[in-house]
Amino acid sequence: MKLSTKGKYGVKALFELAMNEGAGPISLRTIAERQGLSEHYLEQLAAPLRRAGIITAVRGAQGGYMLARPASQITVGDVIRVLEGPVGYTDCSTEGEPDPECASTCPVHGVWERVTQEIIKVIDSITLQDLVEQALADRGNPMYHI
Amino acid sequence: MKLSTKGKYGVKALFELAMNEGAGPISLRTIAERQGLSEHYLEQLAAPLRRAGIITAVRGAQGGYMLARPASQITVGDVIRVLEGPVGYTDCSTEGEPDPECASTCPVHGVWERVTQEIIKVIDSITLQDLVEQALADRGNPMYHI
DNA sequence: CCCAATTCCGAGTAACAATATCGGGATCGC
DNA sequence: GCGATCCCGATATTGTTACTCGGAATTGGG
Repeated sequence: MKLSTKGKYGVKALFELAMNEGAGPISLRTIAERQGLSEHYLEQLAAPLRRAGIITAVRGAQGGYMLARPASQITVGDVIRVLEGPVGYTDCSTEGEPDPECASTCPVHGVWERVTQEIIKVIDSITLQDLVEQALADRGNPMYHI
Repeated sequence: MKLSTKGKYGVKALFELAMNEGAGPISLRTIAERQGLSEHYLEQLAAPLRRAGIITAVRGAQGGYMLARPASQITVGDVIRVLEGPVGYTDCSTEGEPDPECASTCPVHGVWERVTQEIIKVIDSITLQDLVEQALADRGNPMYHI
């Protein structure tokens, strides 16, 4: 029912890369420190993201990762799919992997499909660029509670 | 990220009760047979649903369960919340249990909140009555694929 | 009044996933 | 060459999932 840390950390990490777009590679150590995550764990997330062509790696000292394409062309959904697999509210209503029997016999299946579609709509509509712009706007316009 | 069997089976079971609304109690054995579920496992789902006042039990022979209120007044969301806990796409964006630190510091938090709201919108808008009507409509109007 | 059907209750469990941690090898700028 | 970094695979711990099992309490029908 809930997103695991893979998806959450992955998007946070890529947001960090998007914030530093064009400024050369950023090391996992830097990302881990800035976002408060485990460096070794981030390695596990970086590998599939690199293989999926979302980020590129620069090895060696002063190396790190960069976005493989502009932040405006990477959606939150792209990242989640790589790290969590196909999106779906249930495993019988997962995009690209429909369960034909469930779809034709289960009277509730339509509900799960509708929820899945709404989830997809949101995560596919938000790019890393959007997150950066929102963060910059918030930074200039902070909310002071109480 | 995905609904567990608890929520899925629970809604299927309650759909079965809704289909037989007003026809006296239905036993778990009957539900299990009709929906192809484990009877013992359904017991575990029935207990919290009863305690939450969604279904009522009739003990003894010829006993079973009935909806505690009309099917038109029970939403899919009601059932899911009882069986899976508060709704949320992440544990930091779960309804009624906001993570204040995450909400104010995480640049991605707004995305999770938006997804959570969309999920809630769908599951709270569909009642058991809707499912029954849809099932009856489908039954009179079956889709023949191929 | 007895019996079978049923709800009710709590424990146990096997398999799997989540969330890391660890060690070491490959690569590269300085 | 050296230290920073990516890269890869193994391991560990913990929690969750999806059940299973055994038996007690309750009640309508014969």
